Amino acid sequence: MADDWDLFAVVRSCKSATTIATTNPPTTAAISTTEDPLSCLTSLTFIEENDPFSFPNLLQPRTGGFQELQQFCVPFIPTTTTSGRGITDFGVSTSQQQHQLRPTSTSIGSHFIPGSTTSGFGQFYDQQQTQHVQQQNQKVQQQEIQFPQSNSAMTIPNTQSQAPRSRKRKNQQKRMVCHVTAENLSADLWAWRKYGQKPIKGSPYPRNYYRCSSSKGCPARKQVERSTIDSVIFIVTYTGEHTHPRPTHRNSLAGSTRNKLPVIPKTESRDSGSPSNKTPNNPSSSSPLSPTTPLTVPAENEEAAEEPISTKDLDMGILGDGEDEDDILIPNMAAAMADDMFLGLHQLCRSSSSPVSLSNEFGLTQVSGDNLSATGRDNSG
DNA sequence: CGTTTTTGACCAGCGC
DNA sequence: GCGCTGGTCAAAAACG
Repeated sequence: MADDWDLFAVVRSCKSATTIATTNPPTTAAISTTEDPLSCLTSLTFIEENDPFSFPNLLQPRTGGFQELQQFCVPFIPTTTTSGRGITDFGVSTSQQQHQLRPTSTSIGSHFIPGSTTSGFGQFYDQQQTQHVQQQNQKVQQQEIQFPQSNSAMTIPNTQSQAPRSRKRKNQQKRMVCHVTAENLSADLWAWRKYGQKPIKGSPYPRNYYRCSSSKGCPARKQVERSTIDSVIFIVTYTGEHTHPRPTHRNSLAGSTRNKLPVIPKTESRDSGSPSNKTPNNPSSSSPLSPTTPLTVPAENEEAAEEPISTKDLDMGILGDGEDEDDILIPNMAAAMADDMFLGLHQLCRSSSSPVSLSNEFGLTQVSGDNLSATGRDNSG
């Protein structure tokens, strides 16, 4: 079950969540403020460093959005959520990197909390300084400039996936990394189809690969993996961009199948879990989540285990109104997501009563490279 | 029937 | 050049 964690949410892609892009620090920065009440909101990771076009940076008070957000949430955010939800710190841009980061140091934050952008920030640290993280990642990060969804324009040929089989190494791809909670995994508006799963070295959890199923030629891809630091957190990496407008409706069957499986018996035999388990560290075998459970367990199950929430519930929770937004074509997903998110916040704020849920909903995290700003830019722009 | 998930195999980039 | 690792393909199975 450790594996599927992602799916239900991912595939289902529902409503928004992630989106708070603001600006980018000169270097990749992840800030964590576990202590900050807002930390529950999420962790933001910024990828990309040394970006020639890097924005001012989060530290600078240009972000109205975050602040607003913070204000919204503050009242609802019990300090408990921070720890309760387990949003700890990590903040690395690339998933792998995160695995390497140790949760122990909540202080050093790698987390970026939306609300705290201006004040709450504890410390930015250069990814480059996070040595292990860097390795090849450095390169990658440097290129992580474009946000798949961030572009206001839907059509962007960029990235690699254009070729029949472009397997450009990650460092050559532009990507956006988001840290989201299980609940928010489903916050993605697009329809994703899983096309692969692989164990990642250094991480007990496998990484799932998704591609946009809304449009056949869509190069947009998504990788989802669970944070080793905080199993509650999922690291979602977007690569490529959607070459089509946001789907009016999700595919009828999208994610509706396996996700509901209560249990998968055969998994036992399959315990090998991930496909090319060439790596010695077989996630399934060593999976901290559940040694007995194979990786193939439906994500929903796992999620359910952790968070008894249905995608629908999520939708409702986040947007408050359920699917409305889907009916609208929104070229810019980021923007859409932002809207949704805020919408949800408002709703929550009004009716709400469950701060925790709020925090959960907000547990999303966001990151991005240059473009991340895209969201921010778009808004600001 | 159409779509998604699962998963072994293949391919390519990267480090040594 | 070799081995490792990550990313993708594609066939089979599963589900509504």
